[in-house]
Amino acid sequence: MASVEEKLKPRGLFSGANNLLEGMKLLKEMQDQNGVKKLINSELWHACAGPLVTLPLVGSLVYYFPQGHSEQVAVSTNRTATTQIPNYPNLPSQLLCQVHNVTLHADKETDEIYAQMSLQPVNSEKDVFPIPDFGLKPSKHPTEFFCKTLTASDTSTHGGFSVPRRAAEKLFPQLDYAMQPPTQELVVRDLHDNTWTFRHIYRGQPKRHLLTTGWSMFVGAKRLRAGDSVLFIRDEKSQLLLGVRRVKSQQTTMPSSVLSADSMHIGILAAAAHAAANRTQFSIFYNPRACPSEFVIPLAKFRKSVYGSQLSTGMRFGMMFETEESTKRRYMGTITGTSDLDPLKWPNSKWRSLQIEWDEPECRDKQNRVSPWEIETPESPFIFPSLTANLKRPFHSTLIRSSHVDLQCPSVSSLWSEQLLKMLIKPPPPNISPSIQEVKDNAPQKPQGENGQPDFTNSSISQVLHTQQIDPLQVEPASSNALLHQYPGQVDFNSFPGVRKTVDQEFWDLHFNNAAKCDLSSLQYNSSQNPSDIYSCLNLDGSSNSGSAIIDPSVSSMILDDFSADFQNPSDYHLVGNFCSNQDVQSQITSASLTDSQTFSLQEYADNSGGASSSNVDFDDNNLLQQSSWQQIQKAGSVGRSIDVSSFKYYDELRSEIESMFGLEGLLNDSSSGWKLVYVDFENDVLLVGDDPWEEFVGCVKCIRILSPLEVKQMSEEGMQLLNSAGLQGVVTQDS
Amino acid sequence: MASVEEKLKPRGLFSGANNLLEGMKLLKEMQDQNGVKKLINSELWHACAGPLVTLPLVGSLVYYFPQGHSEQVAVSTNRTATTQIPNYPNLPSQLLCQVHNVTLHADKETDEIYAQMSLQPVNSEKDVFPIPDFGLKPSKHPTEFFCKTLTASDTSTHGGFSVPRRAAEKLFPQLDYAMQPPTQELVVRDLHDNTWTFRHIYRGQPKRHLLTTGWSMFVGAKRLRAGDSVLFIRDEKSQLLLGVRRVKSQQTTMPSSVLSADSMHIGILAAAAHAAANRTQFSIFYNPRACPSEFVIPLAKFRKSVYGSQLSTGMRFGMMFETEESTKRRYMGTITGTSDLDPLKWPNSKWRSLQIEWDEPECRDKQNRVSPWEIETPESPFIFPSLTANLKRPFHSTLIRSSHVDLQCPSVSSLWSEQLLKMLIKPPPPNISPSIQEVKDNAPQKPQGENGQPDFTNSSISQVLHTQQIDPLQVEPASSNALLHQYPGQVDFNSFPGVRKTVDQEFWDLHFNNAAKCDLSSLQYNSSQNPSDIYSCLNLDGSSNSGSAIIDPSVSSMILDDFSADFQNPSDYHLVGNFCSNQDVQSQITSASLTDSQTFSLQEYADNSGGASSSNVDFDDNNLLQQSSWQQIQKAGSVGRSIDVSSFKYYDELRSEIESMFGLEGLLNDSSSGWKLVYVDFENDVLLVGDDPWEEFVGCVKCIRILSPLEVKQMSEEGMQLLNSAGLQGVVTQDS
DNA sequence: ATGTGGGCGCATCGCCGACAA
DNA sequence: TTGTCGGCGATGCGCCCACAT
Repeated sequence: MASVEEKLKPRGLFSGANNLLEGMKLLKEMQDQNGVKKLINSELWHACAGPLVTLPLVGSLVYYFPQGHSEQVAVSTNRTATTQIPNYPNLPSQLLCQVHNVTLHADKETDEIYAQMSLQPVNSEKDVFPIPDFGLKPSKHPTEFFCKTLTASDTSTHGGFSVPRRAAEKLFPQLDYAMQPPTQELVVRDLHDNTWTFRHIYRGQPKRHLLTTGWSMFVGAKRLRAGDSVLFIRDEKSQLLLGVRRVKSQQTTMPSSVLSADSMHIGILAAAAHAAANRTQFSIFYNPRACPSEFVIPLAKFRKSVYGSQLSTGMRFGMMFETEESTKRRYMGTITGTSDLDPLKWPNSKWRSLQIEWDEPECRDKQNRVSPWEIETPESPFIFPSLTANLKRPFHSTLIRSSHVDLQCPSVSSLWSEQLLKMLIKPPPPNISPSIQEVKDNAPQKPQGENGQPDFTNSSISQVLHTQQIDPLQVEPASSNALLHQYPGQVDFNSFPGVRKTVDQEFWDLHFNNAAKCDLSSLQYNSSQNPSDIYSCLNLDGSSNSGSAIIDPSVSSMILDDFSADFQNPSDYHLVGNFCSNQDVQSQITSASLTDSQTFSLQEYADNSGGASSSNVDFDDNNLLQQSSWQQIQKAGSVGRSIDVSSFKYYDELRSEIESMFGLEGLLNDSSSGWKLVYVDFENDVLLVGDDPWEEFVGCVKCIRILSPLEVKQMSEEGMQLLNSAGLQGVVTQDS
Repeated sequence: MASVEEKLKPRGLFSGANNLLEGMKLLKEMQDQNGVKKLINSELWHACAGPLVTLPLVGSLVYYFPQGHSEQVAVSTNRTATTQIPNYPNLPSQLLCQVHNVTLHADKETDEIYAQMSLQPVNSEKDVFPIPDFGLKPSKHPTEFFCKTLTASDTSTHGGFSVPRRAAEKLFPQLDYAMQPPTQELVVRDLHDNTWTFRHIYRGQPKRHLLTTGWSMFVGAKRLRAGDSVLFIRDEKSQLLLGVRRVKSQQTTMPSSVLSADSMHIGILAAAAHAAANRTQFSIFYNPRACPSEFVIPLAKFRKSVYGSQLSTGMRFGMMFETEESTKRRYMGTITGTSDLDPLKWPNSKWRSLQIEWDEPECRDKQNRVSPWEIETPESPFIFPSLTANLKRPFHSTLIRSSHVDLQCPSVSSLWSEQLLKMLIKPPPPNISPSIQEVKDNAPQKPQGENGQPDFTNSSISQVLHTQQIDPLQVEPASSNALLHQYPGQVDFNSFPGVRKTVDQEFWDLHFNNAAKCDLSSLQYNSSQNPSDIYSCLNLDGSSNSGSAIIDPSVSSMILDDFSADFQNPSDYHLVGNFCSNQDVQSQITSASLTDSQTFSLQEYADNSGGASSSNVDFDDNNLLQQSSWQQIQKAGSVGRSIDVSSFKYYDELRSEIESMFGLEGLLNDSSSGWKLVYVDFENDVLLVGDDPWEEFVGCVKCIRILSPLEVKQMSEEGMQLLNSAGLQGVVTQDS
């Protein structure tokens, strides 16, 4: 794992410097600002930024939202944009850009973290410019850290700092408890690479960890008040680092005495408009903790949310927020409408296009409008990146993923969305579609309302399809059932406690308990064929979570989220539910031992998977969301893999690599073998690999799927033509 | 004296707020920012800003210079604008604006002062919009203040603050010296209206004034370091106030984490361009102590410098700078060229159009380009505003001002500028123009080179006109000589030491001593009729200053500059010189007692003037330069007065007021009396008061002059027609 | 497990005149 | 006239524990 920090490169801002003098000025400024190559520690920066913040990768494609940028300025200046702001008709509400530079910063006065990004508008994805220096690392959130909100005692001059026990034991070097009292000196560095030394002592009755000498000086220098937070992390080199977060009320940034708020709002729009017109870079600051919402959105994340699912009024959703303890928590709500936030200046903008209502009354302080990519819906859950970039993810493909012929890329909503359904105009051939009923029949019916609550374990998918006016009996792909039974032994939940927890119980519970809140009259699809249909939209993923467990709150949610990011295919969940629905799943899982989950090596299970062995290609779930040039490769019953298609010269080279990845040597480059490669492009069309000019293929491939001769044979019954036009097999619309 | 501070009005920024919610937000913000109507004390603000800073008045006309604004941003961000900045071809380099709002601010963290101005672009001077709320006061610099740079002892934790003796005696309440030791408690307020209490004690051996208890807390709270300055003032209500100035090196403002420097530069340009295109207000911040040069220039000041004098290569000039003790000092230099600072983006801009060279090598840190209005030249000296707004100025009109029929407003350069001369196309009637030679003949010739220096006392005006290729014999107005002798007794310099000092000796000395530096070959006008002409441009005001005195450096320059601001009419200087040229003026004046000059009440002399008595209308020499809606009224031989024309309903009301002002009851409203009122509009046309619609008159009147029947008779000989077309009487061009 | 407060030693703040400069 | 220093008191920082939650 290449541990390369964000590099400080000559800024795009100054690439146009027209003389040597300016260049030298720049050099001096950089030294002034950063000292001699004083780079900000990326892990520490991300620790300060919080678990929800992920920066785009250099070279990747993003959408830049001027409205969002303007919001950040509004928050920083306490001034919203006025009507004095001119229109920039040539500036779209979302500007496709390539990220040219990302630098991390921290305010020298307040330690407030922020990032500078250089963005270059591009015409299309094919317009991307290869960024030469690519050894950059994606956002890495620290594994070992703690964050404490300072008490009055912590900040008073009367004493030191009371260290939470777990934090001291997890982060600080082991104390020599033989000493009386046990004492050591801690040397800690802050964002500016200043070193602070604290006396760490374990004393008192009862015994406790304290920071004494040195602490008050730190509090004074950073001007900390009760309510501010201090966070410690241990980086890869086991060095202790610390950061500061101010209490929100103290973040009331004074109005800048440099520029009026209006001029600032105009400035960001004019700068973006000018850059868009000239295809030149422009530079922005992103202030994660001040900014209401991210306004630089990775292309894939945007696409997934906007094209990958159909958001409609009445739909339930979840959204992640940071807790006071710097962990994530999901809040639930209902979409109450879709409309332009600013119909005059930004018509048809996706920015905060969703009007929502939160379930909990204490959410009043939260925005009542969100953007599609901010939320999780039944159709595109778990879009948030994981805290744990370390964990490999291949294995659960083996366990759960897609055992039917799923031609969709996992990064796109894997529930068949209305959009895709509309594409299916042909009736299905009668000889395929072994129905979902088969699966149902294999699972013993769980009586409804064992604890007074209805059970949707088995009926959910069919109900979804009912809701969308589709015959559920026509839905389930042909091969799913067969493949399901192909690896039955691996779907043993008791042996995978970590996996079991990945299905988010909280999501499920909230979802369920708030079902009554759904405004039925606003449902877009209203084809109630039976009374239970009222839940079909509410608990769309109820079945998905039927294998979920109650989570031990003391267990870090990091790992859980890492897993959940891959639970994207509801049919997977269905299978899980299928296996477990005859038991009290929750109690069963809750009782499983979780103690070892944090050191649980997932990689070893991958080696048991159906063909592929471990490889030296690193996976990072950030790729999934942020990078358009890495493609997923799937094979039924095998570990999913990722590959950078653009690194190959031509099809044969690509095929050879895939062959070796999946142990299919000689099969893919031999057309007589019967194996086929198909791919999904950005328009969700399914195409045969090799048909298109290589460059075009590289530019539009989203994911690749390996089809065995058997799968090809099954598909051939409706022909590749249907595949091409529908993108899915065996899913049809009911004539409505 | 109406003591009304700058009022906080609903900001122009928000005048376009489109709903109630925004309005309430605004209200909250204002409270947040300013507390409950916590207005910043204007005197204190100006004390912090320094003696050179004068803010434009609400309602007045100014030129806004985007380049200058950009410079301020560059300084604040440490980033100059890059080539990425787009061009705004429709944004002129100087934008004529009306000032709609001026609010004073101070940074809550650093106490750094700044001002916000709302500017509205206007098409022409006639486009001005009467600002309703008009009880505003011009910039008032405090009379009683001192400023001390803090020493290491002052800021150490070891002791208190050593108060300079003069400061303590001048500002602080009188100590009871009977006490042992003399002690009192001082309660002082800062810019944010916080109160600080200090123990003021007079002790030690030798005795000295100290601030002890309370001081260290103040130093800590304001984070003062040695090198920073603290200033105390006593305001009108005898309350003590204090302010803070940071040492320049500490002013390195961090790069804003809100907006990139480029976006800021773009923002100011785009905001101004948009406002200019739509004639809407825009809002700017002006940071006097960070800003390299003012970029909002009163129209009159601009005109005076640009049209009122011909600046050319080789010309000597002076320019005011603030000293470390917060006083003014003039530095001398030579104009070395005229060119565009940025020929590509801002062609033909007056901003820093002058390339200059400073006399003193230690001026290297000073700009090597300046704008015309920043400098004093022989043709337009003393453009800087005074520190002493308290001093009344009427009397010197009596003493010195304009005893000929001068129809020019004093706010315009009173030396007949080339521009105006060009307007005079008709040859003069032979029966007027009693020549300047008459004046000369009345003055005994002073032999040249008494101390090795040439004497220009008498020849200066004629030489000026020679230089401009005009026959000096045709220049002097008819009535000047007669009026000169009307009040001979008042022109007694020995009885007016304060007056004598107003002509700046330093300027004169430096000017003279550096004459050899002048590049004669670059002189624009080269009509040398005799060898002494080489000095005619260099020492143009040599004669003007022939009545000048060597200034006691210990005397504050405030008063001097107040006076000097009115020495605008070279014929005045000429008269002065005329009276004194038969003596060694310098030695004579130097020997005059200056000790009482600071408490010298000028008002009492005004009561002796030839007709008008004192009035309750306040004069402020700032009006002279900055105000377009206050108008000067002049009458030959009387004290000049100011009046707000817009406060009257119609001509008769205005005439009545002027009558009572000048003791002319019944004469002006009676057309048969023979008295006339004429006025000069913003285009320097001279018109009869009453001809125009009242509103139009109010919108364009610049100054008013009362003509006696005698003067009217004299004028009638060439007719009002000539007056209208020329704007000056009896001044003609030689056919060139 | 950890926030707060009393006790108390001692470091530093802060008031004083004595010197210069 | 006023900046700095040695002197010395008294304030309050900061380390310790006992509680309480």
